[in-house]
This record gives sequence, C-alpha cells and structure tokens, in this order.
Amino acid sequence: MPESEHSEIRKLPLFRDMSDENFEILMRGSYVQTFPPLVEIVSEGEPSDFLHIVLSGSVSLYATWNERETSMTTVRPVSTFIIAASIKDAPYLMSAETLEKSRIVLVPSQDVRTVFEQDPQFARAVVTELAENYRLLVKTTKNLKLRASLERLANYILRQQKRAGGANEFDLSIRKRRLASFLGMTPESLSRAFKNLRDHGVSSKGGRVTIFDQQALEEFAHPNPLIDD
Amino acid sequence: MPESEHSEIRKLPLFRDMSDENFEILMRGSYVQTFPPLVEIVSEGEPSDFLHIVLSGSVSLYATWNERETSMTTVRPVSTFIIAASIKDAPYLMSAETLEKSRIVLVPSQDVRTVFEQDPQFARAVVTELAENYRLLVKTTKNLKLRASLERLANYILRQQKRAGGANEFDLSIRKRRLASFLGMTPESLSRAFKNLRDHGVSSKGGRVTIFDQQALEEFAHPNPLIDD
DNA sequence: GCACTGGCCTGACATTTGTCAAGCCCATGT
DNA sequence: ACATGGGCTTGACAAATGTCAGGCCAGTGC
Repeated sequence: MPESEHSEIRKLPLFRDMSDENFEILMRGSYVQTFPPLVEIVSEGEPSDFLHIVLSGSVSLYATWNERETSMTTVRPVSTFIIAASIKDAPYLMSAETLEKSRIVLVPSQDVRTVFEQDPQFARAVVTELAENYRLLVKTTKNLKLRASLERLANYILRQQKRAGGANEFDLSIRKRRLASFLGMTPESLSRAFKNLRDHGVSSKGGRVTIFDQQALEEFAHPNPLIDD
Repeated sequence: MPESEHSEIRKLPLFRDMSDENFEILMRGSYVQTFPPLVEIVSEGEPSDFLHIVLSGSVSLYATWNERETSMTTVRPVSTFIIAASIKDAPYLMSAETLEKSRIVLVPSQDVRTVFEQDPQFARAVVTELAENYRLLVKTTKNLKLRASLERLANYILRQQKRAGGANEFDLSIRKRRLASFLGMTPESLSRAFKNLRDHGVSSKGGRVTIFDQQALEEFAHPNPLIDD
C-alpha cells in the first residue's frame, strides 16, 4: 500500500490514537483495491472477512429479502463500514456495492479482533465509531416509523441542503431510484412526492433541487435534531 | 444497594470481566430504584446522566415526533439500555417508560465514561454490547423496509413462538396496542392483520395465539436468520 | 348483580402507496 | 441529425393502510 494512503488512514478517528506498532499489524495484512462501478464487494450472509475503508468513490449498503431489496445507507470517503460484523465475527447483515469507481482498503477482520484485544486506544475508538453508527440507525428508524414518505423526502432535502453548504439550489447526490429505496418507497411514489413538494416550497428538475420557499419547507418538514442531525 | 443485586449485576456480560476495583467505582455512585408501571424514567432529548440496568419488570423504549409516538423496543431483565448515549455523552434519542413495576439500577454516565477510559476489559465489553445492539437495529430496519405489515406480524409470531419455548400455543407478551406500534402500524390494522393470518395457520383470541398450521405460517412468513435471529 | 371502564374489534370510508403500462426526456454513439 | 437506451415521469387502477365512529367484551369496583 502506498505511503500516502497509509498516512491518510492513520488520520481517521478509528486509527488515530492507537500505537504505531498495532497500526502496523493492521496494515500489514491489508490491501487496497480499486473497484469499478456497480460491483458487489460484500454479500449479506457471508462471514465477515474484512473491515472495509472507503478511500474514494462511494459504496451503497443494501439488504435483500424474498426478492426485494432496499438501500440502507451510502458510505462516502473517508470512512469504514461493517465494523460490527468484523468485531463480532458474525455474518454480514448487509451487502455492499460500489456506486462509482472506488478505492477501498480491506483490513482482515481477524487482525481487527486481535488488535482490538490488545490496544485499549483502538478499542475505545471502535466504541465511539459503533456508538455513532448505532445512534445514526436509531435516527433512521425513527424517521421511517414516525414520518410519512412525503415528510421523509422533505427532511431529506433539508439535510442534503445542509450537506451542500446551505444554498437554496443543489444536486441530489444519488440517483432517484436509489433515493426512493433509501427513503422506503417506490421510484414512482418518489416522483409524485417531488411533485407534491411544490406546494411546500421545493421544485426539482432532473437531479437538481431548488428550495424556493425555505420557510414553507421547514414548516412542513418539522426537522428535528434527534432525527436529522 | 443490597449485596445480592451487586453480584447479579457483576454477572452481566458487560461487567463480568472488569476489575473489582473499577466495578466498585461504577457501583459506588449507582443506586437502585423501584418504579411503578407506566412511569417515564428517561425523556428523549435530555442529557444522558445515567446508564440504566433493568433488574426486574420491563421497560419500553419509544420515540416521538410531531405528536406521534412509536415503540422502538422492549427491554427485559437483565440488561442495559441507552449505553450509546452514555458513552458518547450525547442526548437520549429515545424515551423510556416502565411497562410494569420495575427495579432499575442507575449508573452515572460520568462514571461509565471514566471507567471506560481506564478499564480495557470494560471497554471491550461495551463494544460487544454496542455491536450486538447495532446488529439488532439493522435487523429491525430490514424488517421494516423489506416486509409488509402482515409479513412483519407473521414473523413476529414465529419469533415469539421460539421465545416461548416452541409450543404452538402461547401468549403475546405485550399489549396489542404496543405491538402494533412496534410493528409500525395502527391498532386497527393489527387487528385486521390477525384476522388475515387465519389464512396462514394462525388464530388468536385475546392475547393468546395458536399456530394451527406451522408449515403454512412459515411458508408465508419466510423467516430469515439475517432478520429474525 | 350492575354500571363502568379500557382494550380490542368491526365497518365504512378516505388516504396513501404500490403496480403496471406507456410515454417522455436527455445523454450517448454512430 | 438520428436512433437507441436508461432513467424518470405520468396516468389509470389496485391494494394496503389509516381514520373515525360505534360496538363488544372482560375485568373491576360498587
């Protein structure tokens, strides 16, 4: 692995505080791989052989059941995914596929568990990472259960606006088909939802969203830090 | 705190492996409290002052938004809840109320964080607990997004059957109103869902469920270890 | 026994969401 | 410019789910 990536990974909260020695142990068995778009790199149900780190590109985590499929989240650089399965040595609960050309580090789960047992700093960092992921998922679940689909879209747009820097015009960063799945609806319903949001201050054309009445949108969406932050 | 409870808590996976000294630090500031039924003991949004341990009774974790409320999970003895918020020193994302008379240990979050910093064994136990909770929540989310309400009920019944020892007749352990909320539907819809399950081998009267055609139910429910175990 | 209560069920209806088929739009390659 | 294909949109319809009002039933207290 090139030295530049080495040091980039070292800066991640997960690895920042651990000893050089243990970091070396983790990196020794790791390798970087570049995947083309739309490649499945992890399949749910398989043993969790690697902890993954997304260096560039983006990865979709999704799950399937009974011929159905749903998008759970999108992982962007620089962060890790499926750390819970690695630590517990349990099967993956989600599959992962690249959305675009992506560079991904694979760290053997066995090494993660070994170092986790030996390095208290690393163990603490893992806890922080897990606790954050857990809380994110609680928020996602609240979003799903407490809000109707139109409200979920409205709040998604507000979150996306923040991520994009706060301007009142910005791009959706994912394809609508995937957004629909992420929000728990069909593409057709999403299309109609966008139409309905015109009554609440939002217009859209293609992947471009314009908030022409911020106040109306916020009044409708009722964003809440315990769900949306 | 009585010695008997002390040693009961000590046996929990979370505290089993830590040093006596650090366990004492945790217990020193803790106290046991008995709550009557239907008392709110934690409110979402508040700072997380305590890690909670349910010794007896049961506690419902739920969340609210915009006048709506949804049941997230039920905590039964002996286990902890809201550990992620305690560790991160972040506000509670869920509220908690007793379902019945319950004995609950309150461990100051500050002590949890202090000991967490000092005791690698404890830190590891926290990771295991968090990873397990995280994976449970992933399963819950998959259940919600991939299954229709009738399918969720069917699988809930199969899980409950397992919990009850596998007999083909058993009690629902919670009131139907709460079950409906937990499954993400209205009480009326739940009532109709039970009716519809008669076509798939399940009958019910009051809180008592009878599976009269196990095979039919399983064929309809398609239980899956990556969601239901 | 009897009234009362809360939890649950039922029916009628409204709303939301999904399904299927067709069409549009835009980017791409020839 | 033209044909092609994918992604998105639209319309018509069906199915699922929620809402509201009323009724039933078992447990409780008088």
